[in-house]
Amino acid sequence: MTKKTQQHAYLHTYEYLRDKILQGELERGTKLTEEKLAQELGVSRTPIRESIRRLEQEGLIKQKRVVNPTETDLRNLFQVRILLEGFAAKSAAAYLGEADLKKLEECVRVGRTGTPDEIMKANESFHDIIVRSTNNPVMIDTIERMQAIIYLFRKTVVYHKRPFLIDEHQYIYEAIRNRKGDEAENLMKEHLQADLDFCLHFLTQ
Amino acid sequence: MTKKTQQHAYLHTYEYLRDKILQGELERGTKLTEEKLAQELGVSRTPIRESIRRLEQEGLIKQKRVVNPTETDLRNLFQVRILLEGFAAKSAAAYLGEADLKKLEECVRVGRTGTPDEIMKANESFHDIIVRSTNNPVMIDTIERMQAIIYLFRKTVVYHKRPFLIDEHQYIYEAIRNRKGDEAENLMKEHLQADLDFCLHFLTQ
DNA sequence: TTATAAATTATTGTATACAAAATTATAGCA
DNA sequence: TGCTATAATTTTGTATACAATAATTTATAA
Repeated sequence: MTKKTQQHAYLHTYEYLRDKILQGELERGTKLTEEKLAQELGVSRTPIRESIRRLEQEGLIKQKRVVNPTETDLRNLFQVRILLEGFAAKSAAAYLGEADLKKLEECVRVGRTGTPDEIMKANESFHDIIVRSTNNPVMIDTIERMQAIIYLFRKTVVYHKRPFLIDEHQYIYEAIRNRKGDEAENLMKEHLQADLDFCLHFLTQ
Repeated sequence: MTKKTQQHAYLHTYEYLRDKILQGELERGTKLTEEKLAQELGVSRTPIRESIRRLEQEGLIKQKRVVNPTETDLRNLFQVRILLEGFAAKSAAAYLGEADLKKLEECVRVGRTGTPDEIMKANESFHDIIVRSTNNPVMIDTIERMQAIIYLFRKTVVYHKRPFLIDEHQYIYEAIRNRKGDEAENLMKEHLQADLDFCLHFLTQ
């Protein structure tokens, strides 16, 4: 029963580690050693190595340590993110179908009325729907990869609810719904800039 | 003498494979098997696996095969590339110092007068200098990663010299030199769009 | 002949052992 | 005490063996 798949253990260990990092259970800066993780997860070093290499490529591990982004790192990430998600918002205004528009609206609604957990998921969905509207896997992958690092700060940001966040989502939604591409792009850029400033506030304290 | 470092063999094998792929010696679509490569390079499978995983992350290998980008893949790559390098050009117009401006000028000069090999290097440098002017490692990495795949087409593109390529470089250089950010950005975008169209022409033939 | 099933082979994923490096601790000395 | 140098330990990188899966071939029946 408890015997897991055995084969493809690296997938299991990868997800386990990734989760632990993103949930903040593995604190930023923690040093990871293959042998310990292998024992902890009841596998050999081989799949652990593979998982670590992946997480390194993803930027969540740097030099055997859980990444600990500096202020500059965050600024750099957001500079790219703002560029790409800004484009995505314009794209959404041009191409998003009624079904997705409804979903966006629902995300805004839940963002106002849901439980903290629901709010978090809804807000992630909001961005996800817009990003996917580009229908461009390169764009989507690039953004998702950056998100992983940004999400290291998720807990702090969610805990200290950022003001106006949902209002901004609402305005972006309306611009997209009304097919105002440039407006959607600008609103998205301002929105992400505000997110960055909020993140930085907690990083430097 | 011939005995290589032994340790860190994966670095050696990674570079070897990457080179072979980018030089077109390993044709697109070729299936790679760990054992064969290991024997060919005189190492065990371990470092080979590591190299392959890296190349997979980089997008040069997909499902054990040398990647074979479709027209859509190329369009998607360039959509992101145009966005980022357009930004980089604007950034260059704002921040590039005299030393780098001189280097850009030199790239244009060599692009007109050099040997094919020199021309290729100069044209790569031209973009590289501009991208690095952002001083943003996230941006630089993202672009470089995409370049790797685009460079699969390097040979064809260089062989059939694309007309006006150097002229376009010249105009971009002048806009940057004159600190015309928006003009530099637009010229760069048009330039890359022309590159894409040229690539597509040879892909679909 | 064509399609399906069985068997053979090839290839990958994991575990383990050992060697090289890097890290840490210890000892000796100014 | 503070410093360097050496020894002990930890950790990583590589090689190899084996098991599980995937791919291919062969054999058999319709």
